[in-house]
Formats: sequence, structure tokens, C-alpha cells
Amino acid sequence: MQLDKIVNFHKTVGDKTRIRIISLLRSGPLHGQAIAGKLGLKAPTISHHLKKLKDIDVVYQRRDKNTIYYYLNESKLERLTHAIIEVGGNAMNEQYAVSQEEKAKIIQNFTDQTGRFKRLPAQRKKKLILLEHILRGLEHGKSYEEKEINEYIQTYYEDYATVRREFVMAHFMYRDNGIYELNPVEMWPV
Amino acid sequence: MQLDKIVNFHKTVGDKTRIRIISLLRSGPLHGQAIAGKLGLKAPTISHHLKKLKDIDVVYQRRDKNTIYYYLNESKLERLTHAIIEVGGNAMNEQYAVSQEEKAKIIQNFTDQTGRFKRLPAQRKKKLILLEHILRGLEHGKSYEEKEINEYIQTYYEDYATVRREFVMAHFMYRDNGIYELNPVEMWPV
DNA sequence: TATCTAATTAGATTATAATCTAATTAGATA
DNA sequence: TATCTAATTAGATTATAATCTAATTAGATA
Repeated sequence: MQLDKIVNFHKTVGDKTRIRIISLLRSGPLHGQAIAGKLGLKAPTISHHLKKLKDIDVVYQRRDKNTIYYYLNESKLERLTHAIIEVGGNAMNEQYAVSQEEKAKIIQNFTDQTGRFKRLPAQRKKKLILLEHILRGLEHGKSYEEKEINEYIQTYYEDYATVRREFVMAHFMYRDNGIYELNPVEMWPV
Repeated sequence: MQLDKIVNFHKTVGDKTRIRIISLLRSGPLHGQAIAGKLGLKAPTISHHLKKLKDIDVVYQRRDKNTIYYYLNESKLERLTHAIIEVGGNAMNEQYAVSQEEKAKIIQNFTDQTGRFKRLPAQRKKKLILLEHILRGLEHGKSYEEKEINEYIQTYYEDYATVRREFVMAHFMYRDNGIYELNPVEMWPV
């Protein structure tokens, strides 16, 4: 997940009124006037806060006649909540400082004449170095379709499905709804 | 956990610089100058952010000679993170500063031999305690007609209209279209 | 189409907070 | 004790955001 997304989530829920709205919606959907009444605030204020909660997808709405009911998206809330725990990466604990020379040598060992990989190393450490090497052609902050990722990986290695899965598992990439993004560098293993 | 504590936690981590500090400290303790250098900010700025992270106990420090090293308290971070998931459960009662003994005494002072109130206290704090006492006979999640509420209040106090109005004004209850409901506990004053 | 209800937007006010430079403090060392 | 290093505090500047009233918009209904 993008750093900014994590920050924005916490900025949004770091407000007393919005936490109270989340708390209210836990026991079921409510319309705007009801929320305003329960919290002792005016309708425009509630609109303002609901907009922010909708922006991060923690609240969604359904209209019934003139009235719009607001619902809590609990699974989204849980996923966003959990993201801060991953920041910095758990795999980061396996401190391995490998020099550029060593990396180059390992990459060369697994590369054929055409610059492609024949197989992935079994050793985790070496495998991460290869994965990182492949990643260098991708852009930070850009969103990729699964198909794009597959095609890109294939320019390096035949079994794109394995590599793509490894990218996500090692926290190099983040996948949401079939869309892939590079993780910020501070989430990478290594 | 108290509502304010949850809000304050998210307010604190809802900042890019502080998330980056947390991310850095995940791979081990660092001193202030090192953090400032890695983030491209000045020492006083880092002091400011570390203070906030220390205030919520997510960071602690150990001195070594002239240098202070800052550590991440990961278990605390996880516990605070999860609190928002629980919010809205009835576990928000801790915000009451007045002990049960004090409350009992105040209630006794305003009660006559028959267990009814002669008058309402002028002091807001005491009045809220009496109102809360009356409320205990009502059910959470149940809807009441105005008539029912009036009759119920009269078993405690003659001037039901005043009490009913106070209930709504103090956010103990919520009124929609002549129907009354108890508010969730975390909306209550005190 | 005219009118009603609920929600949203615009714009103002006010409060909060991120960052910096300059000054000060806490603690170690010679 | 004098001096050094790293951290903190004070105070200013600037940006962000919570809330309100008044105006507008979206959609339903007669």
C-alpha cells in the first residue's frame, strides 16, 4: 500500500466526530439528519465528514426516496487499519546487506545470453535480489493492470505467475482489486 | 479504550513524517540526528514528532553517552491500531470520572422517602447523574413513544416534560418523528 | 411542471499543527 | 569547572481543517 494512502486513512479517522460516526454506523446504517441529531451538529458538518469517510471508502451510501443512508464498510476499515502494521516490512528483519558487486554476480549467474532468467534461485536471499532486479523497470506511483505486469515479467522470465505472486508476498508490490502498484521502498525486504 | 485515546492515536500517526519515522524504527533504533538526516528535516522538527510518538507510547528512548536512541514499541502500536475495530461496542463506559459511591450519594441527596426526586439539581454535573439514573430503566435499541417516556419519567419525577427535554439536549436520547431511543453510551455527556 | 425534503457546496471564521531559526538545556568528558 | 555534543524549547510563519450560516442542488412526488 502507498504511504500516502496509509497517512490519509489515519488523518481521516484521527478526528473525534468521524470516530463517533464510525461508532454509530457500526450498529447499522443511518441517514444524515439522524447522524447530525445524535451528534448535536449541523447537517453541513456531517456532509463534510461523510465526504472524507467516503473518500477513503470506509463509508458508502444508498438512496431510499429522498433520504440517503450511510453504511460502514467494515472490511475496508479493517484492511486500512492493519496497513500500518506492515509499514517498514516484516521481512525487513532479515538484515542482509549485499554489495552491488555481489548482486551483479548473482544476477549474472542466473541470466542466459539473451538477458533472461532460466530459473529462480531456491535461496530466498538470491531470489529477492533477482526480483528486485526485475522490478527496476517499473515506475513508482503508477498503477498496472495484471496483464501489463504479466507481459513485463515475461521479458525476463517465462513463469510470470510465480514472479508476480512473489512480488506481492515479499511486499515489493501491493495488489488491490486486480490493480498492482509498487510499494514505497521502505516496505521492501532486503 | 477511551474515545479520546483512539482519536489521539490516529491523529498522531496521521502524519507523513511520523509514519516515516515509525517505518525507519521498524528495522532498529536510531538517534535523532540519524532520523533527521534520513528524512531531510531539521533536528527540532524531529524532536517535535518524537515527542508526539512518545506521548502515545509508540516510541521510547534509551540514552547512550551523549546520544539518545529511539525505539519503536511494536506491541503498543498494534494494540492502539486495533482499538478502532472495537469502537462502537459497549466498551466505551470508562469515560465516567465520578465513582459509583459519589453517584449514590448525590442521588440519595435528591431523593425523598418514596424514592422520587423532589427537584433537579442546578449543577450540571449532578443533574446529569440524576438523568442517567432515571435512564437505567430504559432499554438500549428499543423505540419508545413520547407517551411511554412521559409515564416512565413520572415514576421518578413530576415534571416529565423538563426531564424528557433534558434527555434529548444532553444526547442521552435521540428523537425522530415523536419516537425516542437511547443513544449509544459513547454519545453521552459527562 | 411546481414544490417538497434531504444533502451538498460556498465562503467565512476560528483553531490546530508542521516546520523553521535561534536560544537554551541535559548530560558527558577532559 | 569549562567545554563539547545532541536534544529540546520558544516563538514566528504558514498551511490545514472543523464548524457554522446561507445558498444551491438532486431527486421524489403531486
